[in-house]
Amino acid sequence: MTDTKTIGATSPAATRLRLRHFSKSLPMSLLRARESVMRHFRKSLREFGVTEQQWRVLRALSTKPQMEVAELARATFLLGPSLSRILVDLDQRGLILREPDPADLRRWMISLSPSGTELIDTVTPVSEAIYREISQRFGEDKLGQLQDLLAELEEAMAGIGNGGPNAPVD
Amino acid sequence: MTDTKTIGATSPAATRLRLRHFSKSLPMSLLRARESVMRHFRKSLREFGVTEQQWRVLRALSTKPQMEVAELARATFLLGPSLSRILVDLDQRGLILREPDPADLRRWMISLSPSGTELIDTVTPVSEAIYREISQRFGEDKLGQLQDLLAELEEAMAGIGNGGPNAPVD
DNA sequence: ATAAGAAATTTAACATGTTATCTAATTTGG
DNA sequence: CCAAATTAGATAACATGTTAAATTTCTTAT
Repeated sequence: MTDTKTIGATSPAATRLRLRHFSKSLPMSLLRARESVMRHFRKSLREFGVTEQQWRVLRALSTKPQMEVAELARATFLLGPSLSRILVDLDQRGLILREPDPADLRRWMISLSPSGTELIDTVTPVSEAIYREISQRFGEDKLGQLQDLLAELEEAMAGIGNGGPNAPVD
Repeated sequence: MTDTKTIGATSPAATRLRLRHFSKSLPMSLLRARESVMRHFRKSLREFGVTEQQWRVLRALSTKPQMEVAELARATFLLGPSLSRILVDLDQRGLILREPDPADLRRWMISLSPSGTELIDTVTPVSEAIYREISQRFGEDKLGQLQDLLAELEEAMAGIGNGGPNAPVD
């Protein structure tokens, strides 16, 4: 009932007008778009007992016989500490193998274990189906355009500051 | 020296070929693009003692005299628990005010405090400058295209499953 | 009016993001 | 050959993401 409109005048209108429309900022748009897509994947991954990040690791490993930790970090876009924890977990669950590199004892060679491979084979078809539906609903052409723009954006951003934590992947 | 080619045949080549090129998956592209942009903002935000998410909250608050928590969650795309913690922190630092809604004691009305407004006024010009440089380097036209595609993607995704945690914001 | 149900927010618990620091192993310069 | 600088990876510490459960308050049907 009581109209509270007269209070809350702490920040002047001038300040507000300077602000770009919030939900239209680029980082927010990217975040929301990603979430709208990931929501569909996360649900199915959860049923298989893997998180999004764990799946990224397993999937990256499925493209090569074995990888170093640093290589894996670049490929999955995970930071060292996150990856380190994830590798411990995946190792304990028997989904990966960690062998020391005899040439350099600081390095580990990571590879999929048989059961890790089995998991990949089980989950992949489901993931692909989801991806196909997304691609179909959004449109293959638009998807291509979007991918191109995102790559160009990344490239443009790389030029501004320095390299950053995770260097270009491909 | 023993040729290990015969082992490790758990996952046939067929499995590997089924996998889409990893770094080209849509979620990864979106994640990397966002990171490439956020890297520049995070650095400057840090100097002002606010995290990316805290800044999202303050910035959202700067667009209205006061907001409810749920409204703020939608606007900032933060989940309840994260927002709840952030509000406690911002309150303790005196950057926001929390007044109970007399009409419904479950609700809080959140607003910027004077010092919160002051912080906004200090940081905003810096943020805007960064945004301008990004926009200029990437190209205004491409930025517009990208924003459009991202919005369309979100819309398309909303149609697949259910609503999800954070409903459409605008 | 009152108990069951719904709603807004918080708390809890665990995983990841992020930065800084640490350890162990390797490389390099003298 | 040895000490300093580098490098790969792991740990630490704190903030957020994510889901589930708890709390408090409101709403509604009886």
